[in-house]
Amino acid sequence: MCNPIKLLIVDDHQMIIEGIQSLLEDQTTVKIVGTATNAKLCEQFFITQTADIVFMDINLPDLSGIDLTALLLKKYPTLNIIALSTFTQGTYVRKMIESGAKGYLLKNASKFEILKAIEVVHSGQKYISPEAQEALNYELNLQKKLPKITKREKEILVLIVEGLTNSHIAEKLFISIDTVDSHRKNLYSKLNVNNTARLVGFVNENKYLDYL
Amino acid sequence: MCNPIKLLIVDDHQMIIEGIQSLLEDQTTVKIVGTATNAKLCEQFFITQTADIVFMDINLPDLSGIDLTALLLKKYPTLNIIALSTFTQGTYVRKMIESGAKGYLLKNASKFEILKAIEVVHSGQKYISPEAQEALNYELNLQKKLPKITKREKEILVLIVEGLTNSHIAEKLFISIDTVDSHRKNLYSKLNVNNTARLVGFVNENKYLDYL
DNA sequence: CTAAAAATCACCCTTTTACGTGAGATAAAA
DNA sequence: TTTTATCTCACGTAAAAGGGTGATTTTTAG
Repeated sequence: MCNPIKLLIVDDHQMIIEGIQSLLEDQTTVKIVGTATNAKLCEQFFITQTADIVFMDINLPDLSGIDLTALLLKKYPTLNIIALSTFTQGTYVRKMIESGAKGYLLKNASKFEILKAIEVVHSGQKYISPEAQEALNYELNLQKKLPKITKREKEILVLIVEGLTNSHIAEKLFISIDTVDSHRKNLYSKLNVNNTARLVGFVNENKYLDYL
Repeated sequence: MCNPIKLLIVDDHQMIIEGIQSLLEDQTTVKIVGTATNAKLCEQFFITQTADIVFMDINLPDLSGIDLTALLLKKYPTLNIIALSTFTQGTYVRKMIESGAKGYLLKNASKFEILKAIEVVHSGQKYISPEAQEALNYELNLQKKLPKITKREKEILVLIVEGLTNSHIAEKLFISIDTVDSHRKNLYSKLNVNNTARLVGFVNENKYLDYL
C-alpha cells in the first residue's frame, strides 16, 4: 500500500471546498492536505508544505487560475494541476492547458470522475472531462476556421474597430492612406465582409482579436 | 421550538450540493429535504413534496434558473427562492429578482452568510449579498445612464448594425434615404459617436439592443 | 538562394457617410 | 388645446468608404 495522494484545493468558494472534502472523506487513497481561497494563500502553502495534485479554480479573487498555474509550474515543475471550473468555454480549457494544467474537471463532476481524474493525472497522463474536451475541440476547430490575417492587418483592424478613419490610421502608423486602404480591402476580402459595420460586427461576435 | 426550515437545493453541481449539505449538517434550524440537478427533477419534487426555501442555481442543463424561478412561482407563489450563482454580473441579479427571487447568494458565501440569507428570506424579507447588490446597483445605474432612443431609431439602428446601407434601409422600410440619414444623425448624436464603426462598437460593448 | 508572402504606394471611379440646416406632418403628453 | 416629441423629407457639400487593378520593396520561409 502506497502513501495517499496529497491534494491541495484552490478555490474561493467555501461550498466547493466543503463539497470536495465531503465527497472524498471516505477515500484512503487521497488526502486533502490543504485548501486555499486565493492565490496568495496558495503560494504560502507551498513555502512550508507540498502536494501531489492541485485542484485549481479558474476564477480567483486576486489572480486568475490560469496565471497562477503558470506561476506555480515555473517554481515547481513537477506539480500536477487539475483545472476546476464551472465553465465549458473552450477558451478557458485551451488557456489552462497552455499554462500547463494536466487536467480539466467541471464542477458538476461526479465523485467517480473526480477520483478518476486524480488517478489518471497522478499516473502521469492527462485527464480532460468529456465536455471540456468537446469544447476544446470546438475551440480549436473554430480557430482553424477563422481566417488568418497578418500582423499589420491586425494592427489596422484594431484601429478601424476603434473608429479611426483611414486617414487617421495612416497618420498614426506613418504610412499612406492608400496603404491603409489596401489593408482594409484585404481585411474585407479575408473576413468576407463588405463594409465597416459588418467588419466591426464580425470582430465583436467572434472575439476575433483574442486570436493571434 | 419551531419546525426546521425545509430547504431544497437545485444545482447541477454535485460538489455544491455536497458542500451545502456539509456546511448545514450540524444545523437544527434548517433541514435539506431534497436536491435536484436539473429543472425537471425540481418540478417532480414539488409534485409529492414541498419546501420553504429553494436554493436555485442560475445555470441548469435543461432550463435556466431564471425561467425555472418564474415558472415555479406561478404554480407556488409562496415559495421563497434564493438564487445561487458564481456570477456577480448585474444582469443576472436583475433578471433573477425580476423573476421573483427573494435572495441572491454567491457561491463563495460563507456558512454564516448562507444561514443569514435563509433566516432573512424565511422571515419574509429579501437578502441580496453585498457584492450582488453592488453589481445590481451598477447595472441599474448603467441602464439609467444609457441614452434613450425612439422606436424608429432602434429599428434603424438594428439594420445599421446588421451592415445595411442607408439606401437599403430606406428600401426596406419604405421611407426616403434622407429620412434614414436623419435618424442616423440623431443616433450618432444621442449615442455620442461619429461614425459607423463607433456606433456598432457601442452597441456591442453595451449590449445596447437588449434594453428597451 | 529563391520563391512566396507581406507591406508599401498609386490611381481611378462610384457609392456611402458625415455634417449642417431647415421644415412639414403627425402623434403623444402636458 | 397647446406644447413637445417623433417621424418624415429635402438640399448641399466635403470626407470617407468601397471596388478594382497594378506595381515595387521588404521579409519570411522553403
